[in-house]
Amino acid sequence: MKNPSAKRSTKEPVTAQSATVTLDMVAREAGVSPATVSRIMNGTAVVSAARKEAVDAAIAKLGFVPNPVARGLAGGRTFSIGVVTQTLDSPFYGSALRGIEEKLLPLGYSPLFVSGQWNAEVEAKCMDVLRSRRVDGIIVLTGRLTDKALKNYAKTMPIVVTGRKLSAPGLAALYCDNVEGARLATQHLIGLGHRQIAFISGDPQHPDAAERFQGYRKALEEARIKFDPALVAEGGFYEASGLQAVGDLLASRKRFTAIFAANDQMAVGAALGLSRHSLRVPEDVSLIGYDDLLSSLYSNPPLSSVHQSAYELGQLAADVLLQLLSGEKPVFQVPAPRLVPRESCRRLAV
Amino acid sequence: MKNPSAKRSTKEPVTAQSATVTLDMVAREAGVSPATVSRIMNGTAVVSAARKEAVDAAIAKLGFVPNPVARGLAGGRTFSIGVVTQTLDSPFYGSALRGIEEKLLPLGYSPLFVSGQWNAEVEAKCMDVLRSRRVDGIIVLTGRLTDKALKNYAKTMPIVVTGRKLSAPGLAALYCDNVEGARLATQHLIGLGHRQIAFISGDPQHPDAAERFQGYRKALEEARIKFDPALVAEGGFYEASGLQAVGDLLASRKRFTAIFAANDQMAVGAALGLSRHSLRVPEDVSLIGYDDLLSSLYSNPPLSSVHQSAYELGQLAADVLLQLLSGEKPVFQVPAPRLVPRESCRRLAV
DNA sequence: TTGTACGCGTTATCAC
DNA sequence: GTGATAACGCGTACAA
Repeated sequence: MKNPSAKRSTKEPVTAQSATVTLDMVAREAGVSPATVSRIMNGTAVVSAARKEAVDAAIAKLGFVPNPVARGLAGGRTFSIGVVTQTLDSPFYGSALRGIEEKLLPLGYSPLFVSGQWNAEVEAKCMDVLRSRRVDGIIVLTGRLTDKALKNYAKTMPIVVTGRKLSAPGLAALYCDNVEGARLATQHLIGLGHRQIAFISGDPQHPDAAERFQGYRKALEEARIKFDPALVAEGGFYEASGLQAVGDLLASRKRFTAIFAANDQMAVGAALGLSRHSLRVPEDVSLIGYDDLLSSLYSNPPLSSVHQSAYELGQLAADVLLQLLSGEKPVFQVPAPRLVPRESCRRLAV
Repeated sequence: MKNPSAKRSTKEPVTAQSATVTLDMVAREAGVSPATVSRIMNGTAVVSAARKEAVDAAIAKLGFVPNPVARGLAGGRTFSIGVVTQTLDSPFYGSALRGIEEKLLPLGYSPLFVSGQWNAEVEAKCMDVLRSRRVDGIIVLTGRLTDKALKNYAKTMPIVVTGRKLSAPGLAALYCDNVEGARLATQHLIGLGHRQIAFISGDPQHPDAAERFQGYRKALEEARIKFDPALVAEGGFYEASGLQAVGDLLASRKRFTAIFAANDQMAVGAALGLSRHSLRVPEDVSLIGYDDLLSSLYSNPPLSSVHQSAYELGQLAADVLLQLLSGEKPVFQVPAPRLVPRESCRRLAV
């Protein structure tokens, strides 16, 4: 009886609104119709100030939180956004997920993360799950789906995809310029006097891999350095493959003074491989990666890399999807890749 | 006309069931009532073989996929599981998320990941979001919520929490023995002849940090080595803090021959710090971490660590929650931490 | 065994 | 402006 307005709370647990309070209850409490409550919650129509006040009070008092599930059924939108990533434990995509979550949550949207495992079939299943969950839109981080499939999905709901050049109604593609990034990295090595530059490629199935290879060749060409196929080793974007690739390179007895690995994870593997052969970075071999993972800053020596912020990319993707959702024609600009020179590269001694 | 049974597919897009197919439609197609279809989908009751066949055929033909949203509203369960992690881009928790997803997806459950940012308030909000989304249960990865709060939540729905000792109805706690793990690490160094062993602690707010510190002291005690507070530096579980801590340690001019960092990320930072001071690992200083991140295998030199598989932990958490959901009393066993000696530690020269 | 009818919590479409 | 009323897609008592 301490507080007359709180008589309902007597038997309720410490944390309020534990028993589900519905929109109907709010309506009754405020003495209006459910429709009016809904209108106020969504700003769908103008309501008299008096009623609005009463409803707001009732909402506060009861601690009403609308049920997204029911909202989904009734309104056709679930306020949830599907996000197809490839693995949940990737240092690169992890940041993207964080960026996405940060943008979405404050706006009442929940991201629904699923991972495609770099496998087109699994990815297709992911899309199905998301569709069955009635997400309002989907963000696809790169992935292996065909452009055509993606366009098809876009007919049903807004889609944002990263790492591609693509355009279709209801579809926005956030292309990251891998060619340019790789060119930058290679050019950096060339600028330091290197001429024999090995390249550890990524998984050949991966679109990024091909582009980064292109960038490598482009830089060589610009510097009039003849491309030598013996200097490229195939990797798979993971640490182990970088280690392996260095082994292959060394075994071929082809001379090189620098290595450009198509991502940081492989570069780290490569660094270990070099050290296994008593080769020091950067004294004996300069090394540069791609992605600028947080951990690269702390590798030994700190790894030079190409920065393409996954975090910002994630934020941007979320933003663009939100624009798409609100029916706007999305305008956006993917930040350009940026060279981050650190201690793993050094000028070639003459 | 190639396939007579596919005549409907003429005007449909390549990927079937793009237009939403409802249970009602299946019922009509099969010439039965919606209830019967529902019964067959859920195995709720026995139905005649004839009808079952007809319904199965209709389902296949139409490509019917039940709508989880509607299911949630009607049946009270959403087949989605909330997962509270701390950050989406943590190498350690990332593996746990992967383990959870792998267990849940095949059973028709979708994990709903939200991140608490190591902040009790944010985490509480996460719980609210999950509750409002009507998840069937929640997995909390460590986190900062009080045990009491957790028990309270458990009254509403099944909860599995990792990294705690705790017991309550509807609540299962997967405790990881950090004390033992840290003891193992320290003991390993002692066994190699080290007596001056520095300790880089984790974020003091973090429960794991305190326990690992305990384990460190316990091992010293067992070996009758006097604990020296001057040998412990405070870190924060991130690379940067490891770097910083080594600086502090070195600045104190206190002699030490080995370092135990309370996690691998700090150990990597520490390694860089040592190298900045021209100290080699393991020739001058032995170094061991905790968590056994995948990347630790490829750090230079490969980092000794304590293995506590986040991946398995995630799988286990999902399993246990599933048990809870099915009303069973969960039985489980958290795998014990395991020492993983690698090249970053060496026997102290006499 | 099978079908009917209602409820889940909300939004949208009407009339008023 | 505001309030009934009908969906939304499915589960489930209840009746048959």
